[in-house]
Amino acid sequence: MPVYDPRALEAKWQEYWERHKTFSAEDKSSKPKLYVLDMFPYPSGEGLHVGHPEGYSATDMYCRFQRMRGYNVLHPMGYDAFGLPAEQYAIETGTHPQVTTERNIANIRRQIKQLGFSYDWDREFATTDPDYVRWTQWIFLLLFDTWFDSEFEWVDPAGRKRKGKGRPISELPIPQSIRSQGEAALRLYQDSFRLAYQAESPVNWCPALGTVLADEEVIDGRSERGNHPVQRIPLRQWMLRITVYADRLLEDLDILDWPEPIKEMQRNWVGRSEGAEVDFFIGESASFDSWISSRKKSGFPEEPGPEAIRVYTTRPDTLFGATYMVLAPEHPQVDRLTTDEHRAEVDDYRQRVARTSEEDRIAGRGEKSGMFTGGYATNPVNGERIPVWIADYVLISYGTGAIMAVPGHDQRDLEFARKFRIPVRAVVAPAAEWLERMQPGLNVETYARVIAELPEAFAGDGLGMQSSNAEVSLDGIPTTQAKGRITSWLLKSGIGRGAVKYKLRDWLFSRQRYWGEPIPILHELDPDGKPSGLTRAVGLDELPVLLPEMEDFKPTGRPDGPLGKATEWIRVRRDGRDFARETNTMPQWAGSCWYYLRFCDPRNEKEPWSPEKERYWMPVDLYVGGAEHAVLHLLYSRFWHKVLFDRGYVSTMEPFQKLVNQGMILSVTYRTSEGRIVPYRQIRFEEGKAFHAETDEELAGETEKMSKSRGNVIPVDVPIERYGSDTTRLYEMFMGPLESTKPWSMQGVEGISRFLNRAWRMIVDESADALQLNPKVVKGADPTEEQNRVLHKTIKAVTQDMETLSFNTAISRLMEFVNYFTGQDSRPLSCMNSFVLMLAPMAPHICEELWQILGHSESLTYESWPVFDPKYVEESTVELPVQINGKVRGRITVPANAGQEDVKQAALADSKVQRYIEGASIRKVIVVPRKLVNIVVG
RNA sequence: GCGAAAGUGGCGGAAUUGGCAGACGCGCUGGACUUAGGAUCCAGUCCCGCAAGGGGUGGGGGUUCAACUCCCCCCUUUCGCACCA
Repeated sequence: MPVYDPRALEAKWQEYWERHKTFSAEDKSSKPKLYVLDMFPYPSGEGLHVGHPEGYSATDMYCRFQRMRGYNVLHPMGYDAFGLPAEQYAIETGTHPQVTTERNIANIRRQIKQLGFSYDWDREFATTDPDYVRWTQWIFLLLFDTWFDSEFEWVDPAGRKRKGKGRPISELPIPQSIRSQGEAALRLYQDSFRLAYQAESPVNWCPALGTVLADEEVIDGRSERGNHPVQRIPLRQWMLRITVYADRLLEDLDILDWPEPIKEMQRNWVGRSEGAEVDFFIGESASFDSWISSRKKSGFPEEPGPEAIRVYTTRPDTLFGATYMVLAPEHPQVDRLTTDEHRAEVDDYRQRVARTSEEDRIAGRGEKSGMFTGGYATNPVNGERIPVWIADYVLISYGTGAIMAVPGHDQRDLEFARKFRIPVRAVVAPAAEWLERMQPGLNVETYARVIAELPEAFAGDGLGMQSSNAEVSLDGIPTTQAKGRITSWLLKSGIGRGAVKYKLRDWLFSRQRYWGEPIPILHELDPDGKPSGLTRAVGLDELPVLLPEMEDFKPTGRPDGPLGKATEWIRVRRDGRDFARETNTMPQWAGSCWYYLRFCDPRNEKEPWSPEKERYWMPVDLYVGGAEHAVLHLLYSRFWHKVLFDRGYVSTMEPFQKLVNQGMILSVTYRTSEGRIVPYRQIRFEEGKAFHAETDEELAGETEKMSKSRGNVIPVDVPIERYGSDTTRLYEMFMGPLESTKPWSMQGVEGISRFLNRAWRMIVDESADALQLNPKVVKGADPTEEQNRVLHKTIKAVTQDMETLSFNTAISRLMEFVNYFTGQDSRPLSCMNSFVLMLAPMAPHICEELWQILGHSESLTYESWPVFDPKYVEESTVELPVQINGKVRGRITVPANAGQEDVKQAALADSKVQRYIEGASIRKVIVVPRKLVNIVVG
């Protein structure tokens, strides 16, 4: 009985494809290229659940479709295999992360292969492969060898004029003053410009665990494991200077075919803002005038000097309303400003802030806290002395770490000023509606008097007021112009200038971990074994720097990470000097930052990739993955890509031309009436309801994100075992649009399985003993007109749907096709051929088998995609609804090419229509050709 | 709080430019075949109503001959960011 048997047939074809290397991509071809990439998986111990292959299914269908349309397709797969879980497992069990990783990869490879995806498996690699690590480290050294010349002007491949480019460090101009200080000074100077540089940055240090924790491992200032206290301590770390690429990252979003929300998230993440920097004098008030006049002569200096504090503001037009100033608690000038009588409380406050974690600080954000330093600054626009405070609502890492506070026009400043009874001044007049909304009857005159009592600060645009000195006045001037006017006055006076700031921070690239790529840097040691502060890159010929073999992955108790224990590995001697290896490793992002490039040329031993292959394959034409990577992975990759572009290693400005985010797949969590989670194994499904297998209690189901803790994870093996891979793949897509979040339903899978069985029976004779064509499939028979119409309409619709990744509707169309042809007693072979080709990208195994049964000997992978003939799609007559006042009242059948007047007459003549228009006067008749007729009566 | 996306039958969802709301599938109901059905086939299934008819795409308003679709206000859900001066 040749019934549809997915298990046997899927294994057969997977073996066939593997043996014939059916999907290997040609690096040279006369065909147009298409590079389709999935975000590669982290090989976790749990393996894949049904959510993972959603994107993979979509890209695979698209690739198979485009192969049939004549494209040379690159579709690779690999593993993002460094990362914390394997290391954590090693700490707990002593199993080397390498072992765990290999085991997990083997499992995930098995799962992926089971689904019959058309990857070019000859290009497979893991980021942990020494061969790959070598080139990841090579790129790090390229970053180390690059500085950003913000003045460099060039023309991009699109012909646009651009400013700012990464250049070799050897081309960095060295000021004579540095050169004269000798070799060490020169090297330190260069180091301060490199895209990879070292800096002190706070880490979450947990003394009890003796290790550094990631932000997500810290909860309420305590470790997630063990609930031990965590403190923020500064540590020397490697940083990547992504901020210098902020404008490039922003501007080039325009050329990308990405979902607008993702672009928007990236823009917000970069967070560009325009404003001004202003210096506030903090010296003796008697010398303010001389400071002002000296500034007038010198102009605005690069550094504010010890006599001033520099603030950044987006609202320089409100300078006259600054009634106090706030420094971040970590600001270097705090000590100098603090008077003796305030020192104790200020120090205490600073320590308290240092102890609170980032998360706690954000959590306690509602209530403002701060401390007066006792010091004063002078507002340069009006010579007013204003108190200087410190407060944790000012961040040291943004802007200049200091603000001028304008409580009249900034909500945060207003809250702070209220709490500490600092005066509030109105310097921007709001529109009348705003005033009315704040307090009925309020006008601009009274506004200035009651401003401190209003529920909100007015932060919008308005007209300047109470804002003038002897040289400049903003009174009556709209905000936008006022900003310009005051900024040019500040510049002329040497106390300020226009400035651009970003929320984006430099990328903290160090991890105090074992299971990551070692950072290939050597620290020079002086004769008594202490670091001299000078570094050098590991020679390119020495790459890769591999991890030392270790048996004990337990924390060292020191913040420098597990590699600190590998004392032999650390010590190296080069050119007669002693060096210590860097013991920090790279973050997991590193490997995934450039894997798409390695796929172009994965076995190259001499270079990361060959320039010809890069030029042939790049950019990635379609990149599919989860929206959880909307910001970081995609931003980091783009950054690396731009550096590689600037240094001439890649030919495109952007790596991923088109991006699609697949939606999350949800699952149903079942709970008892007491809210206890019931795992799937203990549930009996009956009549569409769920019952506890033991207690028979009916369970309430709720659609939620799949997670281990909810016990609702559906491993991908479950549907594959029960229904086969084709059904699983098809259902992944049939659930709904690729981009939307949608719930997995085992019953829904059943429906797809039925469809494939019907398709099988449409072509195969199940009652025969041998595998043979259904007798209703007729060779050489010409399709009837109706059959042709159904076939060609299906081809047209499915083709369109495949192009736009609308697989859910493509599947619906094919279902309709099967429903129709199952009812046909003569099924022309040609129609069946076309059907199998159309279904093949989505359900390749069953289609290869059907293709064979239909009499073909080769794989259908490279068969031509069916083309529809417009003459069959056109119908000779059309049925039009006739509406009376917008309601459908009748139907008429007219020739498809009937003229408007004929259609109108036919509609008016229709007997049902007549009933409604009898006695009424016809105001208007609207005929929409091939759509409908609407008769307006009144 | 800010930003974005989305609200359509019992459920997943479909619907070029505004033009027959509910394709396709699940579930459900009835029937056929059958020792049996969780196989298969046939019919039905937005709501109210026996019917004629009426109502209906989160709610309210508007534009239009015509609104799921466009405009305004509101509600709900999801996601992202979160003291960024």
